Amino acid sequence: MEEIGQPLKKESVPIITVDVVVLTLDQGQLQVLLQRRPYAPFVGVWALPGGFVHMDEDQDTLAAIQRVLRDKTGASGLYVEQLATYSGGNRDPRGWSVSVAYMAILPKADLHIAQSPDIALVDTANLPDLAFDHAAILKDGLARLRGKGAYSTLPAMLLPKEFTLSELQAAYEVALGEKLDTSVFRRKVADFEFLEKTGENRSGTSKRPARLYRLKETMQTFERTLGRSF
Amino acid sequence: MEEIGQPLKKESVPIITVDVVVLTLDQGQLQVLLQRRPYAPFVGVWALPGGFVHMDEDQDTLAAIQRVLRDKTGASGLYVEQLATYSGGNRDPRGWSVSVAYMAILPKADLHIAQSPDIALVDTANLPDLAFDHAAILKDGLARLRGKGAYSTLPAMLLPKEFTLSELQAAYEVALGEKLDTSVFRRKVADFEFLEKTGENRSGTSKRPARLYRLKETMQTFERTLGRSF
DNA sequence: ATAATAGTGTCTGTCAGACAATATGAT
DNA sequence: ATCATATTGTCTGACAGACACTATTAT
Repeated sequence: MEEIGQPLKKESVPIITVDVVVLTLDQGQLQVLLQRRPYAPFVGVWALPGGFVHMDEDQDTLAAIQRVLRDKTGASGLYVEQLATYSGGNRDPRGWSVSVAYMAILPKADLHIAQSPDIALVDTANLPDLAFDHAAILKDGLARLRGKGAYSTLPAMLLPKEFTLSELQAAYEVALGEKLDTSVFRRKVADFEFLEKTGENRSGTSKRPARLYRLKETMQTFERTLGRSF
Repeated sequence: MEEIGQPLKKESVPIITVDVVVLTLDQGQLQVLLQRRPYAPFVGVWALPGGFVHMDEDQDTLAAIQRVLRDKTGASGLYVEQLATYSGGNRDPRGWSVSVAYMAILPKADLHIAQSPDIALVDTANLPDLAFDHAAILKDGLARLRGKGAYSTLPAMLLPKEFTLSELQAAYEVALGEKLDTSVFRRKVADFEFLEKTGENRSGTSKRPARLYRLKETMQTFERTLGRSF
């Protein structure tokens, strides 16, 4: 606030972007949506989806990230939460920048991505180098899923609206990075009362058909953990 | 300071600020540092301490908030953590704005605030109306202290470097907003092994002198809770 | 019959909360 | 003697984890 009225130097106009860690489940693996940067800086390098905030169009940064998601994946109405904000003069060669990072968790079927070698779902266990500080942002996103996932329905957002208990347990195991005991898991699921039966069964598969469930509410947190306690 | 970026259109230059929820303990009450706004907008209204990011001077928003804290309270090297980012076209009448909000937790003795009717520690139980969306930011800060305080040493940051177990329990009770059983609290404190005796006693007071303790590390989280479990 | 799914039961250990009891030590 | 501080112990209930066991049902 000291430099009132001074002419603007290049550094005095901040770059404001939003970036998003899009997580989903495919083939039993936790995957993240990445795209190759089409422009400098870091042209051709993998990066999190993101973009500039359009101040004339976006009501706030949440609206901006929803626009980005709509444009890049065709998906809207997704579960999105803010992660953190990354800033400074060194993270983007173009100048002083601020990136408000979000995390989106969704079933793979909701993702309609262009058939292109420049956008892809990548296994989080086998990540390429990422542009800017996106590796740190992604790490924070995975930590959030792991931490909050233990006492919330966040991992269930990785699944389609209807799912079996086995699929739900697998989603928690992948999100939390640990195997769970089936009987303990099911006892807790029953106790916490966050599911309702659809009445349908999963047909076509092999032996006994699994009942289908859906979440009563989109996101819910618990006072105890669905994962391993400690 | 309204007319930053003369040659550009008002809407095309975002306002980037940092704001901080400074919490401390006084007279057994949780207090927050507020200041009356000296300029428009919201002139004269209480607000969280904050300021513009100086891109030529601040390495990032954390550095910016540390500068603000140094300028307004004389304190440095404090425990500070990022809360969340608040943005949009409607929160500041001057235009589209982004505020990266932080929380600082410190002992009252570390605060050296100017003797002035325009800056004060205010009891969080009895808050005035606040400028912008600062009421929401403060609410989020208090929620963070309450939530994270249960399984971390965050409430201990409200105290001077050396403190008694009774003072520590009182800090947790204020931070978490609930009474705790002394024997349970002390058993957990012993189990978690995050304190060390200074060897000194609190002298001068009334009856039996209390032993003084200090934290082994500045901030530490636990796998179980020091507060009430659920 | 098979095998994936679903659900029950039991045992053990850990922890939390409540509360009683006692010791300590300056004033 | 008082009284805040400090410490130990006991009891109960809740829950977690491990694992055995039974039931269901399409193929």
